[in-house]
Amino acid sequence: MIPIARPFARIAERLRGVGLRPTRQRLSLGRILFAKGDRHVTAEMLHDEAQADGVRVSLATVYNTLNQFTAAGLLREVAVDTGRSYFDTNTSRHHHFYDHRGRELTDIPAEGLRVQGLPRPPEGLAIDRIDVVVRLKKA
Amino acid sequence: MIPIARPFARIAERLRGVGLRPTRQRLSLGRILFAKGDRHVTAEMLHDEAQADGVRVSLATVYNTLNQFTAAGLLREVAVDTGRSYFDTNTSRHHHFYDHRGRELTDIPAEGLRVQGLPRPPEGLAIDRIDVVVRLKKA
DNA sequence: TCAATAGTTTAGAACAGTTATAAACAAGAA
DNA sequence: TTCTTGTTTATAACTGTTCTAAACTATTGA
Repeated sequence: MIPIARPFARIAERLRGVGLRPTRQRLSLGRILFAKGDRHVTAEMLHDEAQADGVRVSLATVYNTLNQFTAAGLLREVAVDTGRSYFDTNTSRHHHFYDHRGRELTDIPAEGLRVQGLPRPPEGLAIDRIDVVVRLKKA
Repeated sequence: MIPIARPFARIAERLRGVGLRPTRQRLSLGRILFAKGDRHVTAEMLHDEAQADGVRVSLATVYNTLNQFTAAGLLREVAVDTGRSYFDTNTSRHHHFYDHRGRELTDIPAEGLRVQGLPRPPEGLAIDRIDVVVRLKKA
Protein backbone atom coordinates (compact mmCIF):
# COMPACT_ATOMS: atom_id res chain seq x y z
CA MET A 1 0.00 0.00 0.00
CA ILE A 2 1.35 3.37 -1.04
CA PRO A 3 1.51 5.82 1.85
CA ILE A 4 -0.85 8.66 1.02
CA ALA A 5 -0.26 12.16 2.38
CA ARG A 6 -2.24 12.40 5.61
CA PRO A 7 -2.29 16.05 6.75
CA PHE A 8 -2.91 15.45 10.45
CA ALA A 9 -1.21 12.09 10.60
CA ARG A 10 1.14 11.24 13.41
CA ILE A 11 3.87 13.80 12.87
CA ALA A 12 5.53 12.47 15.99
CA GLU A 13 5.78 9.05 14.38
CA ARG A 14 7.26 10.50 11.23
CA LEU A 15 9.89 12.31 13.25
CA ARG A 16 10.75 9.24 15.30
CA GLY A 17 10.87 7.28 12.07
CA VAL A 18 13.73 9.43 10.81
CA GLY A 19 15.51 9.53 14.15
CA LEU A 20 14.41 12.98 15.31
CA ARG A 21 12.95 13.51 18.77
CA PRO A 22 9.41 14.87 18.53
CA THR A 23 10.03 18.08 20.45
CA ARG A 24 7.47 20.81 20.87
CA GLN A 25 9.24 22.98 18.27
CA ARG A 26 9.60 20.26 15.65
CA LEU A 27 6.00 19.16 16.12
CA SER A 28 4.73 22.72 15.74
CA LEU A 29 6.82 23.43 12.67
CA GLY A 30 5.93 20.05 11.22
CA ARG A 31 2.25 20.77 11.72
CA ILE A 32 2.57 24.15 9.98
CA LEU A 33 4.53 22.63 7.12
CA PHE A 34 2.56 19.48 6.49
CA ALA A 35 -1.00 20.41 7.42
CA LYS A 36 -1.78 22.51 4.38
CA GLY A 37 -0.78 20.45 1.36
CA ASP A 38 2.21 21.26 -0.80
CA ARG A 39 4.07 24.38 0.23
CA HIS A 40 7.24 26.30 -0.58
CA VAL A 41 8.67 28.19 2.35
CA THR A 42 11.78 30.09 3.30
CA ALA A 43 13.13 30.05 6.85
CA GLU A 44 11.87 33.56 7.41
CA MET A 45 8.38 32.74 6.13
CA LEU A 46 8.12 29.72 8.40
CA HIS A 47 9.41 31.66 11.38
CA ASP A 48 6.89 34.45 10.80
CA GLU A 49 4.07 31.99 10.39
CA ALA A 50 5.01 30.20 13.58
CA GLN A 51 5.02 33.50 15.51
CA ALA A 52 1.66 34.39 14.04
CA ASP A 53 0.33 31.01 15.22
CA GLY A 54 1.61 31.74 18.70
CA VAL A 55 4.38 29.16 18.47
CA ARG A 56 7.49 30.36 20.25
CA VAL A 57 10.49 29.15 18.31
CA SER A 58 13.79 30.81 17.49
CA LEU A 59 15.00 31.49 13.98
CA ALA A 60 18.02 29.25 14.65
CA THR A 61 15.67 26.38 15.41
CA VAL A 62 13.70 27.05 12.24
CA TYR A 63 16.93 26.77 10.26
CA ASN A 64 18.02 23.66 12.14
CA THR A 65 14.63 22.07 11.64
CA LEU A 66 14.44 22.84 7.93
CA ASN A 67 17.90 21.39 7.42
CA GLN A 68 17.19 18.31 9.50
CA PHE A 69 13.87 17.69 7.77
CA THR A 70 15.61 18.05 4.42
CA ALA A 71 18.42 15.66 5.38
CA ALA A 72 15.76 13.21 6.56
CA GLY A 73 13.89 13.41 3.27
CA LEU A 74 10.82 15.10 4.72
CA LEU A 75 11.53 18.26 2.70
CA ARG A 76 13.36 19.13 -0.45
CA GLU A 77 15.43 22.24 -1.07
CA VAL A 78 14.78 24.18 -4.27
CA ALA A 79 17.45 26.47 -5.73
CA VAL A 80 15.80 29.12 -7.86
CA ASP A 81 17.09 32.30 -6.30
CA THR A 82 20.59 32.85 -5.06
CA GLY A 83 20.64 34.23 -1.57
CA ARG A 84 17.41 32.61 -0.39
CA SER A 85 16.58 28.96 0.19
CA TYR A 86 13.15 27.54 -0.52
CA PHE A 87 12.01 24.30 1.07
CA ASP A 88 9.34 22.24 -0.60
CA THR A 89 7.04 19.89 1.30
CA ASN A 90 6.52 17.93 -1.90
CA THR A 91 9.46 15.53 -1.99
CA SER A 92 8.28 13.48 -4.92
CA ARG A 93 9.70 14.00 -8.39
CA HIS A 94 8.33 17.21 -9.87
CA HIS A 95 9.36 20.59 -11.24
CA HIS A 96 8.59 24.29 -10.77
CA PHE A 97 7.30 27.48 -12.23
CA TYR A 98 9.07 30.43 -10.65
CA ASP A 99 7.71 33.95 -10.66
CA HIS A 100 10.75 35.91 -9.57
CA ARG A 101 8.78 39.12 -9.17
CA GLY A 102 6.35 37.62 -6.69
CA ARG A 103 9.06 35.21 -5.52
CA GLU A 104 6.51 32.46 -5.87
CA LEU A 105 6.97 28.80 -6.71
CA THR A 106 4.32 26.57 -8.24
CA ASP A 107 4.66 22.83 -8.71
CA ILE A 108 4.72 21.21 -12.12
CA PRO A 109 3.84 17.53 -11.78
CA ALA A 110 6.45 15.13 -13.15
CA GLU A 111 3.75 13.17 -14.92
CA GLY A 112 3.40 14.39 -18.47
CA LEU A 113 6.66 16.32 -18.50
CA ARG A 114 9.48 14.73 -20.42
CA VAL A 115 13.09 15.84 -20.72
CA GLN A 116 14.58 14.09 -23.72
CA GLY A 117 17.93 14.07 -25.44
CA LEU A 118 20.17 14.64 -22.44
CA PRO A 119 23.82 13.95 -23.17
CA ARG A 120 25.77 11.43 -21.07
CA PRO A 121 27.01 12.99 -17.81
CA PRO A 122 30.72 13.76 -17.43
CA GLU A 123 33.00 10.76 -16.80
CA GLY A 124 32.74 9.33 -13.29
CA LEU A 125 29.46 11.08 -12.51
CA ALA A 126 25.84 10.00 -12.70
CA ILE A 127 22.54 11.87 -12.76
CA ASP A 128 21.26 12.52 -9.27
CA ARG A 129 18.15 14.41 -10.27
CA ILE A 130 16.82 16.73 -12.94
CA ASP A 131 15.39 20.09 -11.94
CA VAL A 132 13.36 21.99 -14.47
CA VAL A 133 12.65 25.61 -13.52
CA VAL A 134 10.31 27.48 -15.80
CA ARG A 135 10.92 31.16 -15.13
CA LEU A 136 7.91 33.38 -15.66
CA LYS A 137 7.39 36.94 -16.76
CA LYS A 138 4.38 39.17 -17.07
CA ALA A 139 2.29 37.96 -20.00
CA MET B 1 25.54 37.08 -40.95
CA ILE B 2 25.40 35.58 -37.52
CA PRO B 3 27.97 37.13 -35.15
CA ILE B 4 30.35 34.35 -34.16
CA ALA B 5 32.18 34.44 -30.83
CA ARG B 6 35.53 36.12 -31.48
CA PRO B 7 37.71 35.70 -28.38
CA PHE B 8 39.97 38.72 -28.89
CA ALA B 9 37.43 40.82 -30.73
CA ARG B 10 36.98 44.45 -29.89
CA ILE B 11 35.77 44.22 -26.34
CA ALA B 12 35.75 48.00 -26.23
CA GLU B 13 33.24 48.04 -29.07
CA ARG B 14 31.03 45.53 -27.35
CA LEU B 15 31.04 47.64 -24.22
CA ARG B 16 30.28 50.83 -26.08
CA GLY B 17 27.58 48.94 -27.94
CA VAL B 18 25.72 48.32 -24.69
CA GLY B 19 26.33 51.78 -23.31
CA LEU B 20 29.21 50.99 -20.96
CA ARG B 21 32.42 53.02 -21.01
CA PRO B 22 35.38 50.83 -21.85
CA THR B 23 37.33 51.50 -18.69
CA ARG B 24 40.57 49.73 -17.81
CA GLN B 25 38.75 47.53 -15.26
CA ARG B 26 35.89 46.55 -17.55
CA LEU B 27 38.27 45.82 -20.42
CA SER B 28 40.47 43.65 -18.23
CA LEU B 29 37.55 41.73 -16.76
CA GLY B 30 35.97 41.41 -20.19
CA ARG B 31 39.19 40.00 -21.58
CA ILE B 32 39.41 37.43 -18.78
CA LEU B 33 35.78 36.48 -19.20
CA PHE B 34 35.52 36.31 -22.97
CA ALA B 35 38.98 35.22 -24.09
CA LYS B 36 38.73 31.59 -23.08
CA GLY B 37 35.47 30.29 -24.51
CA ASP B 38 32.46 29.46 -22.38
CA ARG B 39 33.01 29.93 -18.68
CA HIS B 40 31.09 29.87 -15.40
CA VAL B 41 32.50 32.20 -12.78
CA THR B 42 31.60 33.57 -9.37
CA ALA B 43 32.58 37.09 -8.32
CA GLU B 44 35.27 35.69 -6.08
CA MET B 45 36.73 33.49 -8.83
CA LEU B 46 36.90 36.39 -11.26
CA HIS B 47 38.45 38.66 -8.66
CA ASP B 48 41.11 36.08 -7.80
CA GLU B 49 41.87 35.48 -11.44
CA ALA B 50 42.23 39.19 -12.10
CA GLN B 51 44.66 39.53 -9.19
CA ALA B 52 46.65 36.57 -10.48
CA ASP B 53 46.82 38.27 -13.89
CA GLY B 54 48.15 41.41 -12.24
CA VAL B 55 44.94 43.35 -12.84
CA ARG B 56 44.21 45.68 -9.96
CA VAL B 57 40.46 45.77 -9.47
CA SER B 58 38.34 45.86 -6.34
CA LEU B 59 35.81 43.23 -5.43
CA ALA B 60 33.08 45.88 -5.55
CA THR B 61 33.96 46.59 -9.16
CA VAL B 62 33.90 42.90 -9.99
CA TYR B 63 30.36 42.73 -8.60
CA ASN B 64 29.31 45.90 -10.40
CA THR B 65 30.79 44.67 -13.65
CA LEU B 66 29.20 41.23 -13.45
CA ASN B 67 25.82 42.81 -12.78
CA GLN B 68 26.21 45.40 -15.54
CA PHE B 69 27.35 42.79 -18.05
CA THR B 70 24.40 40.62 -17.09
CA ALA B 71 21.92 43.49 -17.41
CA ALA B 72 23.44 44.26 -20.82
CA GLY B 73 23.05 40.66 -21.99
CA LEU B 74 26.77 39.94 -22.15
CA LEU B 75 26.46 37.41 -19.33
CA ARG B 76 23.75 35.23 -17.89
CA GLU B 77 23.23 34.42 -14.25
CA VAL B 78 22.74 30.78 -13.29
CA ALA B 79 20.99 29.82 -10.05
CA VAL B 80 22.11 26.38 -8.97
CA ASP B 81 23.41 27.02 -5.50
CA THR B 82 21.83 29.32 -2.97
CA GLY B 83 24.32 31.70 -1.47
CA ARG B 84 26.60 31.93 -4.50
CA SER B 85 25.95 33.42 -7.92
CA TYR B 86 27.41 31.93 -11.07
CA PHE B 87 27.75 33.99 -14.23
CA ASP B 88 27.87 32.27 -17.58
CA THR B 89 29.58 33.74 -20.63
CA ASN B 90 27.36 31.62 -22.82
CA THR B 91 24.19 33.68 -23.19
CA SER B 92 22.54 31.51 -25.79
CA ARG B 93 19.82 29.04 -24.91
CA HIS B 94 21.33 26.03 -23.16
CA HIS B 95 21.24 24.07 -19.91
CA HIS B 96 23.61 22.76 -17.24
CA PHE B 97 25.08 19.82 -15.47
CA TYR B 98 25.94 20.76 -11.90
CA ASP B 99 28.39 18.86 -9.75
CA HIS B 100 27.65 20.30 -6.33
CA ARG B 101 30.65 18.59 -4.73
CA GLY B 102 33.12 20.18 -7.11
CA ARG B 103 30.83 23.21 -7.49
CA GLU B 104 31.28 22.88 -11.20
CA LEU B 105 28.94 23.74 -14.05
CA THR B 106 29.05 22.20 -17.51
CA ASP B 107 26.97 23.35 -20.45
CA ILE B 108 24.35 21.17 -22.06
CA PRO B 109 23.61 22.47 -25.56
CA ALA B 110 19.98 23.31 -26.21
CA GLU B 111 20.08 21.44 -29.50
CA GLY B 112 18.90 17.90 -29.01
CA LEU B 113 17.36 18.54 -25.61
CA ARG B 114 13.60 18.72 -25.54
CA VAL B 115 11.30 19.58 -22.64
CA GLN B 116 7.83 18.36 -23.53
CA GLY B 117 4.46 18.37 -21.86
CA LEU B 118 4.77 21.57 -19.87
CA PRO B 119 1.45 22.76 -18.48
CA ARG B 120 0.18 26.25 -19.29
CA PRO B 121 1.75 28.91 -17.02
CA PRO B 122 -0.40 30.49 -14.29
CA GLU B 123 -2.91 33.11 -15.46
CA GLY B 124 -1.37 36.43 -16.45
CA LEU B 125 2.15 35.04 -16.75
CA ALA B 126 4.20 33.76 -19.67
CA ILE B 127 7.29 31.62 -19.95
CA ASP B 128 10.44 33.71 -19.80
CA ARG B 129 12.90 30.86 -20.06
CA ILE B 130 13.34 27.24 -19.12
CA ASP B 131 16.34 26.22 -17.05
CA VAL B 132 17.18 22.56 -16.83
CA VAL B 133 19.74 21.70 -14.16
CA VAL B 134 20.94 18.12 -14.11
CA ARG B 135 22.42 17.55 -10.68
CA LEU B 136 25.22 15.03 -10.56
CA LYS B 137 26.50 12.56 -8.01
CA LYS B 138 29.44 10.20 -7.88
CA ALA B 139 28.80 7.36 -10.33
C1' DT C 1 9.40 8.22 39.91
C1' DC C 2 13.50 10.27 39.46
C1' DA C 3 18.03 11.13 38.34
C1' DA C 4 21.43 10.69 34.60
C1' DT C 5 22.52 11.51 29.84
C1' DA C 6 22.24 12.71 25.50
C1' DG C 7 19.86 15.41 22.27
C1' DT C 8 17.61 20.10 21.55
C1' DT C 9 16.77 24.98 21.84
C1' DT C 10 18.18 29.55 22.29
C1' DA C 11 20.18 34.34 22.07
C1' DG C 12 23.53 36.28 20.21
C1' DA C 13 28.00 36.32 17.88
C1' DA C 14 30.06 35.20 13.71
C1' DC C 15 30.28 34.41 8.96
C1' DA C 16 29.66 34.54 3.67
C1' DG C 17 28.17 36.78 -0.14
C1' DT C 18 26.52 40.96 -1.86
C1' DT C 19 25.10 45.84 -2.10
C1' DA C 20 25.37 50.74 -0.59
C1' DT C 21 28.04 55.02 0.43
C1' DA C 22 30.54 58.83 -0.57
C1' DA C 23 34.99 60.44 -1.80
C1' DA C 24 38.70 60.07 -5.31
C1' DC C 25 39.33 59.34 -10.01
C1' DA C 26 39.14 58.88 -15.18
C1' DA C 27 36.72 58.98 -19.77
C1' DG C 28 34.59 61.69 -23.19
C1' DA C 29 32.91 66.22 -24.84
C1' DA C 30 33.54 70.97 -25.72
C1' DT D 1 42.68 71.93 -21.24
C1' DT D 2 38.65 72.07 -18.40
C1' DC D 3 34.16 70.47 -17.38
C1' DT D 4 30.89 67.03 -16.67
C1' DT D 5 29.44 62.77 -15.79
C1' DG D 6 30.26 58.08 -15.17
C1' DT D 7 33.36 54.83 -12.70
C1' DT D 8 36.18 52.89 -9.11
C1' DT D 9 37.37 52.16 -4.52
C1' DA D 10 37.67 51.16 0.51
C1' DT D 11 34.82 50.39 3.77
C1' DA D 12 30.49 50.10 6.09
C1' DA D 13 26.23 47.98 5.92
C1' DC D 14 23.13 44.45 5.01
C1' DT D 15 20.91 39.73 4.25
C1' DG D 16 20.63 35.09 4.83
C1' DT D 17 22.66 31.42 7.30
C1' DT D 18 25.60 28.88 10.58
C1' DC D 19 28.11 28.57 14.95
C1' DT D 20 28.66 28.68 20.03
C1' DA D 21 28.01 27.59 24.52
C1' DA D 22 24.78 27.76 28.09
C1' DA D 23 20.07 26.51 29.44
C1' DC D 24 16.73 23.21 28.74
C1' DT D 25 14.00 18.79 27.75
C1' DA D 26 12.94 14.11 25.98
C1' DT D 27 14.23 9.60 26.91
C1' DT D 28 16.46 5.83 29.47
C1' DG D 29 16.98 2.89 33.07
C1' DA D 30 17.40 2.33 37.98
